[in-house]
Amino acid sequence: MFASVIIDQDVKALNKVFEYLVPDGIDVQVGARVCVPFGQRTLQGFVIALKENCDYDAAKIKKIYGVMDDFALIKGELIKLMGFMCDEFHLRQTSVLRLLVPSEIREGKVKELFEKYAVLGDYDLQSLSRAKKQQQIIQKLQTEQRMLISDIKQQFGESAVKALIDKNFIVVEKQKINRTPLWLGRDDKAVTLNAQQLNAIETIQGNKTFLLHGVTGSGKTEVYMHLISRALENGKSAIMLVPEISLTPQVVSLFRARFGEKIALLHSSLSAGERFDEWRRIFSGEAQVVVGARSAIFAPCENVGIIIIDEEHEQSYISEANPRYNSQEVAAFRARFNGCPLVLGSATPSIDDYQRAMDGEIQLVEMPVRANGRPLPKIQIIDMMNELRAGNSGIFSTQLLCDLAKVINQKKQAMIFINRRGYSSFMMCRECGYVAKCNDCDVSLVYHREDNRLKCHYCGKQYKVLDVCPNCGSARIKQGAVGTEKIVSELKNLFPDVKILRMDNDTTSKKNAHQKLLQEFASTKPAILVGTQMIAKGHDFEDVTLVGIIDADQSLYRADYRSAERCFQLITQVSGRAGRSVSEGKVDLQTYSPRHYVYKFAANYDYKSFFKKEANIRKTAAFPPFSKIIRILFCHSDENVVKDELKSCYNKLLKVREKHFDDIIYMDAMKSPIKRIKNLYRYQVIIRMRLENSRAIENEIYDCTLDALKSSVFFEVNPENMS
DNA sequence: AGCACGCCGACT
DNA sequence: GTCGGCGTGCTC
Repeated sequence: MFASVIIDQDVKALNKVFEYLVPDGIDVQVGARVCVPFGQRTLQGFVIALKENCDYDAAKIKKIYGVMDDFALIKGELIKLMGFMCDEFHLRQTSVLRLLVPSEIREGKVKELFEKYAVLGDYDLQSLSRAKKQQQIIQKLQTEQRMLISDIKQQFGESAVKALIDKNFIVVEKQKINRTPLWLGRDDKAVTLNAQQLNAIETIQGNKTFLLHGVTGSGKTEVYMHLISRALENGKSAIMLVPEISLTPQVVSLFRARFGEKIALLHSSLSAGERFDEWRRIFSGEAQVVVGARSAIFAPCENVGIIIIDEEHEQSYISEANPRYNSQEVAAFRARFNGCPLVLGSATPSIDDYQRAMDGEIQLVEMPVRANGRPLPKIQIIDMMNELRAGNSGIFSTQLLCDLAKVINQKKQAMIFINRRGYSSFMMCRECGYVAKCNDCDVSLVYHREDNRLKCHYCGKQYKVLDVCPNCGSARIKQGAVGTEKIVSELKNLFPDVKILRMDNDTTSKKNAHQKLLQEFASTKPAILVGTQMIAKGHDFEDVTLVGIIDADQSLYRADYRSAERCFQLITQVSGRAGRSVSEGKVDLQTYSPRHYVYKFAANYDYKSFFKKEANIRKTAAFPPFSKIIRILFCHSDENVVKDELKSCYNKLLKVREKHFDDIIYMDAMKSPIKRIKNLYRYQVIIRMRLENSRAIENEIYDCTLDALKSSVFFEVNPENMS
């Protein structure tokens, strides 16, 4: 018997299969970890296949030293998934392997946690006449039956316990403890489903992909929970993906209340022990419902009965760092494999997926009505050019200030949304135009007043604040566009008696800071919460009656074909925070381009018209989903190395373009918009092509990148972010 | 990744 | 003469 083994070392050169002889007497399963001789070393590997014959020179083949698990750590479905992902996303097998098996399990460093209990053994109380402490312990155990060893040690001292254990008078029982991530209890309210929810649940069946388009507050979560319950009733498991940012205790506790111990949670901020235990609980089948962020799609569940991706339009489902993958495609693979439905839920579906629904590729399920029957908050578009003409050059429009005052008067709450953290986006010298930039990155520094530093938002490096221009010595320094900090300080001036909270990356970096902030906000009235995207996600505050969107335009005018889509999604989502319950809500949307179609449609919550317009534009201009964009990014610390490697790649690409002249619409090599990050120079090739034959052409393009050995190469299809 | 092999400079 | 620099190539 021979085994095909992948060596557990994530490097280009080892991205192949090595064959080993399985000696008699060693029982190896496909998917098990094995210990193998490799060159002069002994390494860990994973068996991905077993076979009777080997393709390698039989004289040179080596024997497996032994197995590390006598079961398949990677189950059959996930082994198949590995192959799929390697092809689909141009990944190394070892990179995928690291996604499938968390490092805690792979490296074997984290152990199961046990609690030790003492119970009585064969004891002889007489013999302890001189050992008072030991006697007391025995007596206590006679009444208590079972006690934590650590407690006994604390009460009676370590040596007495040790003596009793040595004599077998007490016996140690180990009990496995699951390190479960923070749960908050909550009562599970019985919910009566409305007609559109029932319809959705009825429709979502079979091995198909569904796009569940439901307005904010339409009760999608309840539909998800019913679908999961149904899977469980059929003896199957369920996976639900949620954007990392919305995995708040509120959301988790809701599911916990419904599914109890059956839930396992997987996300990036689990501790090593928690991740280890949750993974094991899923692996063993003890937990059948997995709720988690992007990487939870690799959960080792078997017999999956439903996969749900909530807020499917979120870009966080596409991994930005290596290994780059799209969890929606992974989910589609798993759904296909398990023959179960895949549900993509959103209030603002991605143009891509809605188009797929229009094409009949996936099935559209609509939930157009809010479950509580209340109207969506009214969105008022505020023309900031008018404000300027009227002499108001401040951040806030008269309307927004007036509405804020009203909210405060009524002891309600408001949220102010601005998608930029820090105080101001850059500092520029008015005399010579000098802008403070990061030494390691080609970006301007952001002023953070709270710690009076200039920070680089790309590498995190911090600098002293400029009092005078280092270039010309002028003290006339101008500040750039406003961020969350500045909004807060202005609001504090305007409303000195009102609680003003800030929520962004800087205020939520500590563990539980996020939750504390939200609790503080929830319990203060009146109050204003200022924040970035973070405030837009999934929390319901009953008394938020006003949402202000400060600079809506900034997400609109970016050199990105998706900017209109993002802007629409953002407005809809942020607006959804207002008027969640009895109080009527209002949204003040400040913009310098009030007549832009995005605002027109967003203000009316008219997704369909927005989609039609946007799809039309993309079709005319041949942008995705009506074409495919490939971006190849080269990074290296030596600018000449990147340039050289890019050039030789580009020369090969020229031949590909010649061959597929009719299919490739555009191709060019250039500096990346951010030329340098963390001291790595960045050059890129952008290619846009028609969809016909695109898969084959993509592979040809990919092959052109393989000879660039020095630079790190990032190959992206329809990139979310072009910087 | 690591480790061996291999081919050229400065040293006990 | 050889000790050791790190470029290249291989690992079933």
